Amino acid sequence: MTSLFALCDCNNFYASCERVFDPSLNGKPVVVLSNNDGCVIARSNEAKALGIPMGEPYFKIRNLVESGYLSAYSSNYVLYGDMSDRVMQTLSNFTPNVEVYSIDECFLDLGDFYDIDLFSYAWNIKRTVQQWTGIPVSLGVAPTKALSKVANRLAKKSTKANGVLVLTDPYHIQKALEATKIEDVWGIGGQYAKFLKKRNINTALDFTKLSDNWVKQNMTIVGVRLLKELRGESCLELDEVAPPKKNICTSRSFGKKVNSFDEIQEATASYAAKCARKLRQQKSCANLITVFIHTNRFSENDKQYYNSKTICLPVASNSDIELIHYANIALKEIYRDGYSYKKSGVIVSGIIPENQVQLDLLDTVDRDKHARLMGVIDGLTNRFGRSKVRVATQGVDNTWMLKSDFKSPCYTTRIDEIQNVYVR
DNA sequence: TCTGGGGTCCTAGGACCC
DNA sequence: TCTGGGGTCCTAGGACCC
Repeated sequence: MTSLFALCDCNNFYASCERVFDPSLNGKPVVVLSNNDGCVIARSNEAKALGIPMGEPYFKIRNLVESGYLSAYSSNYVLYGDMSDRVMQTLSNFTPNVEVYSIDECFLDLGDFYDIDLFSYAWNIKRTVQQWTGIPVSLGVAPTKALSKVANRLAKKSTKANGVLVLTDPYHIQKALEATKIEDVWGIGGQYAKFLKKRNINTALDFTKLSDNWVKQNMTIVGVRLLKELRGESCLELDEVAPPKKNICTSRSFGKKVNSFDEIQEATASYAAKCARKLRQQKSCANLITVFIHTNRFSENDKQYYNSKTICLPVASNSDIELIHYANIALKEIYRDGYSYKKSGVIVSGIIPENQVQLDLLDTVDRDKHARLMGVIDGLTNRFGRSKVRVATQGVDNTWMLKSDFKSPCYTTRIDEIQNVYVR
């Protein structure tokens, strides 16, 4: 049986989400900023036409925003996550076999659909998602995942395709590969693109003509899979259920320079709690916790410092209280006075299913009690929002919190503010 | 003044075991 | 002089993704 995949990609996703709830933005340049309002991470087509590159620091576009030529939004991940769920739900009406690849991309297995009119089927998908969610999407259909990426990119770029491109005919596939620069191929990053261009491999088509051996030697087995995929031989399957994460990281830059231990401690405790919650969501526990802190690497006048510390937990855990406890111990070891800190983070690893935790005979922690408490906290968090209930170390004022000056309301999940509740 | 955050896979090399 | 060899596990580092 021949394989067939569609890649559905939301156009300018974060910017499109902001537009759904403020139609006056339609046809106008819109950008969405990274955490801390640091730089541009999403742009509407009109913003791209203004020449604003991806990753542009905010201060460089500030004039445009203040003079009213450009709308800028702080990122609102709660809103985008909820809109993403709606898009994925809609897509799963078209085939039971989907892989949610990222917040704004989804692979659809159309392996059973070879006999139908793929072009009108793809258009039907596009129209339906637009109607049901307000989000514009593009579709690329092809015999392999990598080729569906190629098709999707051209679908978006070409005015003729207008958002839908079906690549099943060998001649069309060849033309598409020829029109795709090597650096635009999925799986070819900056390093490999430079390496290949030096050897006169400039397009995806050039790449497909290389020998398996040469690619294996220079780009590992990953490169060989890509090679085969681009030649039309499917080697990447659809991953329908996301496997549990092997590492979970929560880290943020601070909204300002932080000089006091107490502030860093609050921030780090909050990140540890966030990691614990992520662990509970995937029903896992972690054996290791790493804390890292660093100063602002862009600030040439400041003394620079980076350090990290990993601690092995006596018993794998996903409790806010325990992870905060060990994060604190690690932090105390690496914290040095006299630096201006810009960022800290917590990484949990050595992740195992929560029902396979090795208990310790000398364990002094009442794990059942912890689990019940965390269950209650999660329930309250789901009802009333993030951080309404927290461990005291996480602090109250959170002066270190990231800047988010232009955030839209959480239209789809808004809840009334309630009094903060603290757990000791 | 201002520069994101969170992941994955693969390989090489060292430690360790028999 | 010579000082096995194969297997496995772990880690660090390099590449990539959105």
